[in-house]
Amino acid sequence: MGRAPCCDKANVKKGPWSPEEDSKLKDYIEKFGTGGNWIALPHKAGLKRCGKSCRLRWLNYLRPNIKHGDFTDEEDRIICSLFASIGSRWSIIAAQLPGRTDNDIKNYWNTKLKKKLMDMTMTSQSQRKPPAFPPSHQTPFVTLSSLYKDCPSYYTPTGSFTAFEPMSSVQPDLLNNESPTFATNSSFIHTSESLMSYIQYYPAKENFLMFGSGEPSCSSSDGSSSHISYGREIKQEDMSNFQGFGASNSYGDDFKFMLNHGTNTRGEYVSQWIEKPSGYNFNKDLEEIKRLISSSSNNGCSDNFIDENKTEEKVMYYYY
DNA sequence: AATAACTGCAACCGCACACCT
DNA sequence: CAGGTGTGCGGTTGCAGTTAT
Repeated sequence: MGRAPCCDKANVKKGPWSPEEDSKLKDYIEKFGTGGNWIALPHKAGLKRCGKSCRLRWLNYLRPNIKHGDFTDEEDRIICSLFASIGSRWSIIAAQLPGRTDNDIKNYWNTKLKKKLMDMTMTSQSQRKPPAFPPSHQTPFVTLSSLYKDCPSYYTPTGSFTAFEPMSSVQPDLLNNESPTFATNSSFIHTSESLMSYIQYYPAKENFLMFGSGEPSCSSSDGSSSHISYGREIKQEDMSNFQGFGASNSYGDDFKFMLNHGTNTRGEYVSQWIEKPSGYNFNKDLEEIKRLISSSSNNGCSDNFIDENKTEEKVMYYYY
């Protein structure tokens, strides 16, 4: 049985708000507040609207200090940085941009910023030089601590999951895709200068486990990552064909891999994220990952794209 | 000038979670 | 503890305005 609707759909008005409705809602909230009950509010305010609709109208349009209009470069940068690190958590991103609403940012991202980054990607791709791997130092645009400060209910100093989850929303669903669109869906991630560096390096500063050689490494910005432990390490022989790094949440049930394909024939650095679905069994599916990597470098978009001789693919993986 | 295609944005929908009883 | 309800969120839709043909 589905849940009851929040209001009587037949008796509520839908569609654009009239100036009269705006003024009724604004006046009521300024006088009496929301009363902590949006469902009852429209009736009290004399509006034939759903409570959710009133809430949305207030939060996105009527409440004081809402900023409309063009986004600044600084705002662009913050949005990109946060999107790269936490994904489409628009409300959290909005919390970092005073006066902007989550809806505003979401629309801006979907209609303009994403496109802008794509364009940047296309133009910069040919000029790109392969970065050192693993990276040594990289300063993030926004610190996780600021997120923790402003979003305590979502981020805690001991909860490491959030830094990784974001990537799922910007990655192709490779594990369920027979023919991953390697050069389209994910290209902006690994070729956009800012996003690339951010995704690739920033998490490593917090709870990201970076791999590539020798001992497992783990760092956090303040050295307080006591909750991180090393569990099941992939056998070295299993990793002989991969290079890259991965991350999981604190519960070990969500995993990301960055595959470092090396460079292609044009000397362009190529890498990609793939995601471990929940319930993933590493041992069983290691072959599947290899297959996907292989197929991703052989799909339509990558004809002559990857120089097989220069490509060294490894995934190193730690579970915690 | 007409209209098709595109773009931007406000609003809606449904889901998940928190809280209450 | 379970079920009901309200809230918040992200994804999607629909429409108005703009641009291209």
